[in-house]
Parts: sequence; structure tokens; C-alpha cells
Amino acid sequence: MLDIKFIRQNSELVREAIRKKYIDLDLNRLLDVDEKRLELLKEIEGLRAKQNKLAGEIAGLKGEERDAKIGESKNIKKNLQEKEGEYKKIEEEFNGLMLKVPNIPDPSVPEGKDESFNQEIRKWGEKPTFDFPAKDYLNIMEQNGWLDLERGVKVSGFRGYFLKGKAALLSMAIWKFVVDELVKKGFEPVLAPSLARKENFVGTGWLPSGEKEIYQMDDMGLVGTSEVSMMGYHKDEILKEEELPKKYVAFSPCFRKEAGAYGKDTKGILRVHEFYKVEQVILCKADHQESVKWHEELTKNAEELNQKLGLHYRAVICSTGETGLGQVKKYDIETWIPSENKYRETHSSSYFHDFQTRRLNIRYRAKDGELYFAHSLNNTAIATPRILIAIIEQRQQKDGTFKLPEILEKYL
RNA sequence: GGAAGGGUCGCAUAGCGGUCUAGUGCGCGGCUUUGGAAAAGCCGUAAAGGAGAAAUCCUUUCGUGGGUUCAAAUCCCACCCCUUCCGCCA
Repeated sequence: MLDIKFIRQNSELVREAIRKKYIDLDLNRLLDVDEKRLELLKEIEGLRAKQNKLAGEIAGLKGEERDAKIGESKNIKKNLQEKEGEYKKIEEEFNGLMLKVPNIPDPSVPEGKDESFNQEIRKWGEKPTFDFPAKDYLNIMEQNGWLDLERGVKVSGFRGYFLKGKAALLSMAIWKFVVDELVKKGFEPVLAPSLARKENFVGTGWLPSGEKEIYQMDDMGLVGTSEVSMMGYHKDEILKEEELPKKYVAFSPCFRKEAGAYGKDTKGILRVHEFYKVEQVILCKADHQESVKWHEELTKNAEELNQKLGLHYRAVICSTGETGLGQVKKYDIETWIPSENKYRETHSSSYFHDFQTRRLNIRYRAKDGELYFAHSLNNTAIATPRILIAIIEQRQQKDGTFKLPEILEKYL
């Protein structure tokens, strides 16, 4: 959510953002509705003021005088009810439109409609080469009894899977390793709920636009990332400036319907409905430079983890079309998948300024005594099982196993 | 799932149709007093929106949403949440 005052004063900037992010929204309509809304609001407030004044007078009166004032107040009531009905409709439209207004992408974000416009900024390590016929992870995992897709589908349906044996242990080792590393960097470890009220999805920007992506029941939904529950954690709170930044490393199962991806990555465990993720979430002071600083830090953290796991990857700046509604800027870390001869997204690092915290009403009292909406950021620390693909394939050995990253040895 | 009680200003509590411009205590801030402090006394103590150059004024907010009424913290309905007890249960 942007501040309506900001939208009024910077309509051209917002218009540009709508264009760059390929969003279907008529800004003029919003500005018109806003103007009407304010006009009506003034009228209503004036009527209420009169009504309040009369109510005070009536209390001290008797007889005819009293009846006259009551009559007057009745008239105002009728008028007020009409105007309030009108206002409700306008406000509803206003709120609906406001939810569609995107955050302004940073000037450093490359313009373009899809990932082909993403801009590579870094690479680490080298594509592994093998002096034997390399296999894909499916082969390796099934051969070792680490993955059961057939029974996964029997139990869960399409995209279902069971991880077994060393793959199950490896997953848990990775989670613990990653959490340990981030705790060392001052992040507070959290086991976050996967089941969350819808307001948290709206607050983070996952709803209404992601309607088809989320498993929903009644007023709850299953989170696609613990970002949703972690941002809800401080909803409606006023923090102290001294407490910032709040740094969390949260673990949770994550659920995604993958609607619109029916044809994509249909085999294996690259794209699944249910996975596990360790997520970095930060709330910081309302300052662009702060946001940028922490954004780089979150990204660096994720890259370091990949490096310690010995994984070749690259980092890209996502194009405007790939940058979410509330995001100012997003880096993806794409890890090399040998069998696909491609880099695939394994981490996603973004900052939002106060877009999310405004919706969630997360503020802090600054040292100057003023209240500000905090800034929010998040980035994947590690997501399983997707990262297993990279580890198993990049580090595979001739005998059909893979070389365990040294750093994980103590966790297995 | 059943039963009862409850959600009021940072915390605790009062209020149960019009004098609520929500009282009181604690906390917090300022001032007086003091060599300094404590204590005491006095004053102040929220958020959002709107008008205004400003002083200031207006509106909204007593869990949320509806309703009754000229008027709702107060009455009615629904929902959410909390506490206690019973049942079920990893």
C-alpha cells in the first residue's frame, strides 16, 4: 500500500510504476474516486458535527424546545444515512483500487516484462565438469532410494513426493546448518506457522493478486512462505527505534498451488506444492539507505550459504515485470542445475520500503518521538527440496552418489 | 464440540442510554521545591483523517462488523479473541 497523499503528489511516478510492472490499473479512476471520497467525507463530518452539537443541547432541554431540536436532528440523520450509503460504495471502490497500486521500482531495476530482461550481476564458482556420464538428480535419488514420486502422487496427488533415507536426513542437516549460520549473524530463530489468517496475505501483498496461488479455507490460508506469518507477527504494533532492525530466521513448510504452471517442470521435485524453507526477514528503520544496506546483506548471506555448500550460482536483478506489486527491487539467486543446463531460481531477495508495514500497521517510535512505518525485507536462506537438486547434481560422483559438502558433515 | 465469565487510553480499573470533552491509580514527561535526590504538589500524557500560514478547530476510534435511538462504551444481533471448567486429542 502506498500513501494516498504520496500517490496524489507523485501521480506520474506511480503511473510509470504501473506501466513498468505491467499492472492493469486506471490511476485516473483512483484519483477521481479519491477526490469524490474526500468531498463526501467533508460533508458527512459537517453533518456529524451538527448532530453532536444538537445531542448535547437536547440533553439539557425540555418540552417544545426539546421536541424541535429532536426533529431537527432526525432530519440530519436521514440526510446522513443517505450520504453514508454513498460513501460506503465509494470507499469500497477506493480500497479495491488502492490494493492494486504498485510500489515504485528502484531506478536500478531493468525494465522488461519477463525474466529474459533480468540482469546478471554476479557469478560464483564454475560449472562443474564430470569425467563420467553425468546423471540427473532423479536418477541418482531413485537409484539410492531417496525419493519416491510414485507413492508421493498416490498420497498427495500431482507433484507429490516422499523424501527418504539420506535425502530426508540431508534436508534436516541443511535446515539446521543454515539456521545456525544466521543465528551467528544475529538473527532470531523462529518456527513460524504455515496456517495464517487472510489479513496477513493481504498485508504482505500475496492477496488479492495471488488468489489462485494460495490454498485457502474460510478466513485462513496456507502460507507460500513464512514471510507471510513473520510479517503478521508484528501487525498493529509500535516498536521502539532501538529494537530495530528486527532480524528473524524463520522455518516453515510452504504451500503453493502453482496454478498457471501446469505444463512447467512437471517431473521431479523442482516445482512442488509443498516444500520447506528457511527465510530471512528484516524490519528496519524507515530509510531508503537502511533498506538498501539490509537488502545487500540478506543477499550476501544467502550467497555465502550457497558458497559454503559449494554450489555454483549466479545473481540477477529481476526485471520490472518480475518485480512483485509491493517490491522495490528483487535479486534472484539462481543455482546451476547441470541436467537442465540452466540456472534455476533458488533464492529471492527483496525489499518493500513501507509497502507491507503500511498494510499491516507496523510502526516504530523514533528517537524524535514521531511514529514511522518500518521498512521490511525478506530473502530465502535455503529452500528444500529444491536445493537438493543442485547439491546432488553439481556434486555427483562416478559411483552414483554425491560428495557431501564438508560443512554439513557434523550435521549428519 | 459444550458451559460460564470477560475484552474500556502503555498497564490496572471505574463507567452500564444524554453532565463521557471516557474518571481514577500506576507508569511516562515537564515544572515547583532541593546543595543534589527522594517525597510531595501542580501541569501534561493516544492514534487516524480533514480544514488552516499558524494558534486552533472538526470527525472517527471503548475487540470487529451490523442494528435500535434524535443520541450508544452503555441496549440488541453476529463474528473474533481471552480466561476457567467439561469432552476429545498429538
